[in-house]
Amino acid sequence: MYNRKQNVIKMAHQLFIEKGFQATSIQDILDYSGISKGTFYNYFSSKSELLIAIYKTIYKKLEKDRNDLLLGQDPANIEIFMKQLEMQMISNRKNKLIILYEEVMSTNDVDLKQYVQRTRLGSLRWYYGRFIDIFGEDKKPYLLDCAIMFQGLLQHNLQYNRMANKSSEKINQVIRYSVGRLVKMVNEVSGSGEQLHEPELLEKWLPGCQKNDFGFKNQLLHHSVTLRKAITKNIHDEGEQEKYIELLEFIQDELLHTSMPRKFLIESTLSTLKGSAVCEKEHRQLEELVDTYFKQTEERETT
Amino acid sequence: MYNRKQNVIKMAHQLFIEKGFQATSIQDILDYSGISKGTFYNYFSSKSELLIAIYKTIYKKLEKDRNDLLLGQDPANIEIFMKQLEMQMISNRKNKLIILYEEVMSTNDVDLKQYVQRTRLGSLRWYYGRFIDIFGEDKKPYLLDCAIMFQGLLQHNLQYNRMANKSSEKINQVIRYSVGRLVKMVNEVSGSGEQLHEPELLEKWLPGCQKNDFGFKNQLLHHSVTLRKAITKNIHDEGEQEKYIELLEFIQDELLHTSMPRKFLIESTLSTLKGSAVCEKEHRQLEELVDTYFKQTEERETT
DNA sequence: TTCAAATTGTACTACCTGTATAAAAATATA
DNA sequence: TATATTTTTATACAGGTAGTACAATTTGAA
Repeated sequence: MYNRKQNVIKMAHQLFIEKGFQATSIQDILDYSGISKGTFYNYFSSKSELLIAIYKTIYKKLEKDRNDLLLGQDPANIEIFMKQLEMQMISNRKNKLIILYEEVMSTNDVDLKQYVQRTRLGSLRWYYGRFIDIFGEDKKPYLLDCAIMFQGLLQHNLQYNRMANKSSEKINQVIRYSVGRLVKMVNEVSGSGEQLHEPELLEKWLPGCQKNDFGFKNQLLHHSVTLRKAITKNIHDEGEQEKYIELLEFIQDELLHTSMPRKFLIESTLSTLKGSAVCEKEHRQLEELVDTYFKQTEERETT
Repeated sequence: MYNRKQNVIKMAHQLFIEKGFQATSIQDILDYSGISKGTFYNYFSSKSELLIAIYKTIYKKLEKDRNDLLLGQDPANIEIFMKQLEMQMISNRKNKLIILYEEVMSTNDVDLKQYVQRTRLGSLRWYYGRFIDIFGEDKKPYLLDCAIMFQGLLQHNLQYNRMANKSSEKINQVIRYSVGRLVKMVNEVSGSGEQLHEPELLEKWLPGCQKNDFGFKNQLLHHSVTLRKAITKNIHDEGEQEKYIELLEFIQDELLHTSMPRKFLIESTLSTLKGSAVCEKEHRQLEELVDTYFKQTEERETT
């Protein structure tokens, strides 16, 4: 049962926030969520996999919220960027993500480590993309460096600010200060022409091809949101509705969060989705987007 | 036997570097260093305490090397600062300190966590002190902020640089680039007068009073080095020599690495040390330094 | 009602940390 | 050298964890 599993994820997350990942034993989770050991191992192959499931649910929401803030706004507007940052930092704090990250790096679990590493790189890529929006294409060669430094700078500022004002943190203030430094830094390095890392490295680290192309991601999210709205509006059978939305989410996930999206699966899912017969225009656009995506990927692979 | 214990520390460090802290069981350490369980628990009360012992030996060497680089040099010379950084980064890499740090944050061991936290703050304080040397007293209000940001910025630059050039890292280049950013940042924030954190926070976080005063630390180290030289030169009995050096090291350690140095202990040790009857001038200076230290501490405590 | 799938309880293996203790070995002392 | 003291060892033990196996039970859908 899907809800049951979801409930375990929720309960475990609570425990992890309270006691930490390592300190929470599987037995604790069993007691707290009221399931048996057998069921647990039916859901997850290990505690690590459960943690990944928690991460995924948090990130799904975070990415959605983050993109909602951008919806209909000028991507070059740095105030929007700061709002996005604040939203993410509050989410991180609430879910104690940073602490859970650090904990994870200790485990032996290779998959888990890799997952966290990819998430960090994903965050870096997001900064890089947004910096292009904000500072312009011509600054591109310096923007990976700036993303790297900004990530570190902001993290430290937040961490020590938290230590300084335990009760009343001023996340907003810290973000504004950090972004202030960032702006100067971008101007400075682009002015003097100093570069430490090639932005091409990002594609090497995160071989997701077009995923690095912000246009693709934005388009995908846009179509996805529109289709979802159409589905919830036009399909009244609840079961059907849920089914289509799940299909949509699967496509989105496969394209954005898999290193090698499976073409045949996506195409098959798309044709099933077509059966819903809603919002044909957006549907066609989505198909076209997927098409060009795979065309470009194939080109890339043969070179 | 001291050597035996030291050997265990060495062997365990090797294992931790190879397999990680968590992944190394106590049994592994016993097998690898050829001692029995009883002996292990005679030396250390837990694996965590062993790790702290490892940290301490590494840091003792690191601090010494770091101060040797400064010996007889102009503290305002930024090239020296970069040399110190490079030395530390190479040591960190060699000993895999960063990774071991991250691992530690996961354990339940409160003492261990606290120790690592204090070490990080110690590093921050060191940056702060050096920045005062380099950029001048008048920039003081902005230098804690800059230390915080520099710590994060440098760490991230190094981390991603390592990822980019797995085989041939360019630590020197990364440091030069990062310090370049730092210099501009200091000028910028001091020019615009933006401040995020009060430097006084450092004393709140690391209640070591004068330890934050670089003058004190430098003087102490200076006297210590001079006295040590005099002892090795003038005392020929090896046992005596070792005894006096141990006393000296105890005083240094108590003053620099304890949150509440014990006055009576230090004074007693000093008077024993006096018995060596070497280098009376430096001896008197050391006594005076300790005296003013405790006078200031008491003043501070009564306000 | 029937049947398959999910869930439970229980027992089990294998590993871990840390404690206890008597015997053996090394070291110091007389 | 002989004796006393400390250190080390081997071993067994208690109490905890992750994960497996499997028969018995419950659940949910046809």
